[in-house]
Amino acid sequence: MSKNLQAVRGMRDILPEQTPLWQWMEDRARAVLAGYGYSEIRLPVLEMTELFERSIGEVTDIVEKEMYTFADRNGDSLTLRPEGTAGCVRAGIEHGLFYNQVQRLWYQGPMFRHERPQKGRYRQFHQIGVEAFGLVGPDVDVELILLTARLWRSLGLADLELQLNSLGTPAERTRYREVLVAYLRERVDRLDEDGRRRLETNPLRVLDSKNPEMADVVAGAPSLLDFLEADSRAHFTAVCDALADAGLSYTVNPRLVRGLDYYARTVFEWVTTRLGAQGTVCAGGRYDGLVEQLGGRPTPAAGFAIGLERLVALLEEQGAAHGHGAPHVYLVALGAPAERAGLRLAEQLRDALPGLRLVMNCGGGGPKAQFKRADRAGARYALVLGDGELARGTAGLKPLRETGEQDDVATAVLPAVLAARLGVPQATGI
RNA sequence: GUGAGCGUAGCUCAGUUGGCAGAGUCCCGGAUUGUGGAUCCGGUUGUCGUGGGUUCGAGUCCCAUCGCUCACCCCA
Repeated sequence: MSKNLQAVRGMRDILPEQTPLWQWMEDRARAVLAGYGYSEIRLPVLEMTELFERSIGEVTDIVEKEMYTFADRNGDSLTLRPEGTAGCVRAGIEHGLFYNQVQRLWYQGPMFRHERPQKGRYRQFHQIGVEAFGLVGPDVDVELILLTARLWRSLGLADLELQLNSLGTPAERTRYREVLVAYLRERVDRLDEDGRRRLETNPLRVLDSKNPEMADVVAGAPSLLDFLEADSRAHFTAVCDALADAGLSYTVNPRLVRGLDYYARTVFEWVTTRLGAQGTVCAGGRYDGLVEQLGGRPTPAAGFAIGLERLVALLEEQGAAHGHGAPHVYLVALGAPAERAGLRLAEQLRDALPGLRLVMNCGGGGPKAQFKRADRAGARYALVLGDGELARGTAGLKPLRETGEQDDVATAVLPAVLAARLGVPQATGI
């Protein structure tokens, strides 16, 4: 119970009990991504601080107060990545991946933000990020959304709600912002404290207020969608139509605003009500200006990120359970000679049966203790080696998960017997 | 950064107006000397988050502090 050593605040251990569910989820995601032709890219966790200042936006909460930033030994200012898009764009520019090319990329890994931890929000958290570069049209926006929908289906998640909005181009948004700010200033006496602060810092967020007393002000505010010009409007309509064609239901949420400055036009979120206050499981959108903003050639782009802790929490909440693959065989070795012979036999069996999961008893102990361990390990069979078996050149094979007697099996035919009983293939060749 | 709730065994938790630190579970052993699960019997495990105060006496009351959780905020 000593408090001397414990994990840093907001950083969690994922324990062996939980890793099967994570691995299953990651496997499903990999399969879906492969099905759409996306390739994995592996990126550093550490980047130059300037990268995030220039991409996420200098006046965002993330950059202003949530980054893990420190001086390297040579004086460079480095930052643990708070999100993945910036690093992905940096890598693409650096390696010429965007030069007249279409790139469909994904990555996975830890992100770091110094926020107050709560349910679904940690200081180290994990994302799967997916980015598509070089495609201007609404078709790729739709592809990304269909990809996420397929992943939810693959994971057995049914009740996520898709919310959709268009932020327009930066120019359209600027014009809207001016009108919105004027509207809000006229009603500043009806704004709460947060609303007044946001009026200065991020006026679009005023519309996101949860305060019911501001509901009428919010409801009467001009809508960003009315400020889209023909191109943006056509883009958004095309996205909506294609989603309808695909049979995906969605809600247009005019108040949906991203926290990162680089988004433009299509933005979307997958939301659940089952995870408390942090209900956004996946969010993304189009960010056509970012590559150029970071020094690359103008390159249209769109992408999204999935919060894996939240996804796992949702899977757990819906009762998804995944155990580790229990051992096929637990080798019970009684006495020093049997322990030595058992180690050799275990290696021979692993050679002969590549898919075999065999746990060798370690730490000695009597038969009672060893069988107890075999049972607790979840093994299907106990393989028993003692003086009698050694003398006969056999091993005892006892089923632990079904009724049946212990068989005395000659070690020479043990691989074939195990292969048949367990349904695992024998090694070929050699 | 703001607010609320909670810190007792590895885990889940009781603990009375202040009076010997508890249960279940887990683990170990035995009943059954080379055979697991079910049952029965026995056993190990504590800086009661930490520091101070009040008191003859504090897990319990007071103050401070640290941690965790949830919510605000923000966001995946």
